[in-house]
Amino acid sequence: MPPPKLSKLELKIMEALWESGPCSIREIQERFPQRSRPAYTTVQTTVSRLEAKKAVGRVKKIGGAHIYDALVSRDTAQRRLVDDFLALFGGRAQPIMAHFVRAGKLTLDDVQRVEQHLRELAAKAEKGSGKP
Amino acid sequence: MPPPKLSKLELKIMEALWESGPCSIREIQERFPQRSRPAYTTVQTTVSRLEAKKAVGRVKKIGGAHIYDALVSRDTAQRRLVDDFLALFGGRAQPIMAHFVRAGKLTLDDVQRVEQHLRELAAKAEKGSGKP
DNA sequence: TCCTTGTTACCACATATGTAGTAACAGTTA
DNA sequence: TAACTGTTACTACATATGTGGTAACAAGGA
Repeated sequence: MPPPKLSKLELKIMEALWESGPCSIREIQERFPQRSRPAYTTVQTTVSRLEAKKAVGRVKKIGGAHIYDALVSRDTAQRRLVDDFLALFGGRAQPIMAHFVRAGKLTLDDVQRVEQHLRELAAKAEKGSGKP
Repeated sequence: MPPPKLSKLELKIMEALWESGPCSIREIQERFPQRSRPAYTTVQTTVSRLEAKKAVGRVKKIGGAHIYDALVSRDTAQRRLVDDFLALFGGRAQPIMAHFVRAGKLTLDDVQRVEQHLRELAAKAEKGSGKP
């Protein structure tokens, strides 16, 4: 049961559920900016597909409407996305970072935060692997 | 003429051209590891699609075979990939980095290299915007 | 209870992609 | 030149995805 592969539209729908918690189809639909709001049935179809993938589930029924909720966390879904993406680059993140920089998506601040995080992990690992 | 969107298989084929330069269909096919080598015609079909996307072009003909070459650079293609991917994360690279770290794909060394790069860019920008 | 309205269930369809078969043809070689 | 062999040019087909229509149904109000 590895996290399912989600398409772009599916991700947007998951995003709605991650942000707002359990929702009906209509609620999900209405979370799309009016500009690019898919038809009610489009959301319906896509949610059904997410259901088939076990990415969402029906948690209850209010009136005649089913209420859905995410079954996979944002973190889990993103992990899958990132792993697949990394595979496209032969598993090496370095070139990807370079593109982030080029695109101005990484500030010195961002990088330093990551660096700090890495140092902490290293320290923790050090302690964990204590050589008695 | 924004860089075309390339699929996974299309990317693998581009990779062959980027690495080896002009190739015939057969040469491209033989660059796939025997394990996962698509049929000759599969490569053929995919190259035709790449041609339609203007991602590759015929540069000459040797014997009866056409020789193809990449029309978009690896850098350009990757840029498109990265941009699309970033969009999935709302354009924010930070959460992606976090996943890279979790996946053990970013070492302290990698990060420091990026940091260094950023500092250099900053310095250059400083000089460029010299206030006379 | 009957009608109105929102939902659900299904169906349909176009595009992208991975995958591959087949017929026809061009080059090479005996 | 006639047979062989490798290529091309087309076609086919399954799956994933985006997109949306339609019919039937259920819940609540008049």
